Amino acid sequence: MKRTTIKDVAERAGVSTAAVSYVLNGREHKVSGDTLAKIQEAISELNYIPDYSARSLASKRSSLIGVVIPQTEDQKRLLLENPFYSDLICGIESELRQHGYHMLISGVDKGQSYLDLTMQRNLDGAVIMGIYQESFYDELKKVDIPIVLIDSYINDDHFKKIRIDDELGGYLATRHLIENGHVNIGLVTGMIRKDGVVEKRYLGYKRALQEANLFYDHDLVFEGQVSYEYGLEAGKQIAARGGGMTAAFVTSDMMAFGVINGLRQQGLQVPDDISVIGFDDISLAGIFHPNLTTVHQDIKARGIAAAKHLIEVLDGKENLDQGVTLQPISVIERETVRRMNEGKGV
Amino acid sequence: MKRTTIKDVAERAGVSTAAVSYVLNGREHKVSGDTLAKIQEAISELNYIPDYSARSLASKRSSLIGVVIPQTEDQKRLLLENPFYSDLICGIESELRQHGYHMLISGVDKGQSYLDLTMQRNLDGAVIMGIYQESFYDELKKVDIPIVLIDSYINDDHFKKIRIDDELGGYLATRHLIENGHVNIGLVTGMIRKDGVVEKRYLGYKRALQEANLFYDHDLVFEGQVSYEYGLEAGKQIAARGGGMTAAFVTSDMMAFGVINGLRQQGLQVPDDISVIGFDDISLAGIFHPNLTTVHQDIKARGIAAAKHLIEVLDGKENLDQGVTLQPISVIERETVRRMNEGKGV
DNA sequence: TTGTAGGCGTTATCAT
DNA sequence: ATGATAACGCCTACAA
Repeated sequence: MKRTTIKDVAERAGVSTAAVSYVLNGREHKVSGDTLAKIQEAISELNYIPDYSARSLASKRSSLIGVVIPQTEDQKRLLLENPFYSDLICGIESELRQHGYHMLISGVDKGQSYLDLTMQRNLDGAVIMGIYQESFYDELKKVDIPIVLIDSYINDDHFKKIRIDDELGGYLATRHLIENGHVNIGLVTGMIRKDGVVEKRYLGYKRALQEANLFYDHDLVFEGQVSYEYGLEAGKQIAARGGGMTAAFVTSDMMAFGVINGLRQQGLQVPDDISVIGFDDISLAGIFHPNLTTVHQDIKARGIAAAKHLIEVLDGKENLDQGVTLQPISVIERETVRRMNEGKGV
Repeated sequence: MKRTTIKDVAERAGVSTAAVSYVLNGREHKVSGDTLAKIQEAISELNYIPDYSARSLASKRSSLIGVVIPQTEDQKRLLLENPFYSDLICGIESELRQHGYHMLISGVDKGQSYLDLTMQRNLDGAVIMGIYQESFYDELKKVDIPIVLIDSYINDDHFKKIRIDDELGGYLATRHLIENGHVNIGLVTGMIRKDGVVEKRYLGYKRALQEANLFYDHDLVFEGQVSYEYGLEAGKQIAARGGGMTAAFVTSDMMAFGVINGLRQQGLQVPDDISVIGFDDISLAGIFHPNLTTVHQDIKARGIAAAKHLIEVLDGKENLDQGVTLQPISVIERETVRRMNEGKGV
């Protein structure tokens, strides 16, 4: 069957397409109450559904927001298996849909620019998660749409950044360990890259140690992939090494699960033998056994904040704040950190 | 700056827009090698990026695939926090992107039809997860695009169904328990609705019991929401009730985690006091402690299969198989089922 | 093989 | 307040 168009509606209502277009786009005030009524009636009678492709072509607005998610190493799949990202997506989608926007999720292949997709689909805005090469951001700047960066320390006012104070997080986590009487504190972390989230957490770790006059021992830092698998590996290594390490700050919850399981595979229990504190507070943290003590951040709120920002800019309400929004964090005490300063030696 | 259009490319190459359009759409054979070369050169020199909105308007094809994900009870957020769905999405996206399609993820509000979005965006196809009212599917049939239903027992050749044999899964799970010497076997499950996934698993459970001449005791079935929270609740209830139940078949891994933790909160250990077998084999099953014995299905493969089917239909390769594709399942033995028939009473 | 031109459904400008 | 009508960028008969 043929599609019902704005023209059909106009005819049925006995008005021009322009009038219909007005009421469709919330400019009812440009139309008399009489015609408004007729148009609305025609719309519902004909069950008219606008064609966004045509709208986008004519207006350059698509009501589409692009969301970029990091990929697995092999560039094949989205890192959506990491609950961190799915939580973020949840927040974004819910906010967008309530405001009439849709969400186009994709990964972006290495070395490729996101410009293509942006142009192809006339994206109205984008949320970028993960960290990319500088050239990627340069490309992004060529297109004139609002963009929110999640977890990025890029210093560029072209983008809005929404993140947490990762250095503080690392500091709080480590201090929590210290306050519980730990002295030999290890670090399990992803690759420490300049200006990356991981580096900040690492710096926080060092600051806490320093503040407590503890020696920073490079042998206690395990640097690898941000994944459950590497955590497992690190856990085994820690167990194998033996020695005095009594606690570890692990820079992501998924890794922390790996560490705990790795230790367990080697016969060490958390927190009895070694304490562990994670980072992110993904929903599993309270499900995993033992419940993971970790640095909490409200992930879904990040997603919502990102979407809200885009919507505000697109609605013309906000055009200024292209700075950084920091979201609050805090240590959540659960079951994986043992208090050392009350008897019962290791 | 002004957008580079197909016209610009045509001028630059000294040919007509039709020729350019041909090579853009893989009909190079309609063009001489000479012009082809000129066109390709012009495209890359001008850095031409086609406008999908215009393309969609003119051709009625959008290269967009809609993916519908169930929502939370309050209709506010996607059920993406359930790893089952994020895994599925991973599979779908990876396959789609490799074939030049993009993915539009959304939930669909209760009572609302998906027709709107389909029309608005000129979707080329859709993947529907979850179970909806019949009217929802009726709506869907009005639009003439290929649609894949995940986990649906709808009997309608208008749709392609990709799922597993849930009845068999329930049977295998329960039989596994029986083979390990369990006799009083409980069931923790979502709401048992006619023709739903959950009902099939429930029927498999009953069949296994019957086959083993075991009594089906309705008091041993705990029916609630498919969620970690309800699992927790059920676990507590099971512990509180005491009695002879030595094992439970839980119809989803996330629920199983809840059951295990609920039992634990009441001082019961899995599998020492009670055995548990789950369903789905989400990636967490091997991370959770104790590692969850469960019915394995390759979730990512489902997503890929769904996407593959759509692509094939859209490419005109396949137009026939609108039946059901069943994917293999099997019991994965891990640590949550105890063998009863070798000493050591409960 | 190549080019012309009408049309896709909407927006928005410009008269009326 | 309302109505023609020219874009928007692309596809695709149809003609050459």
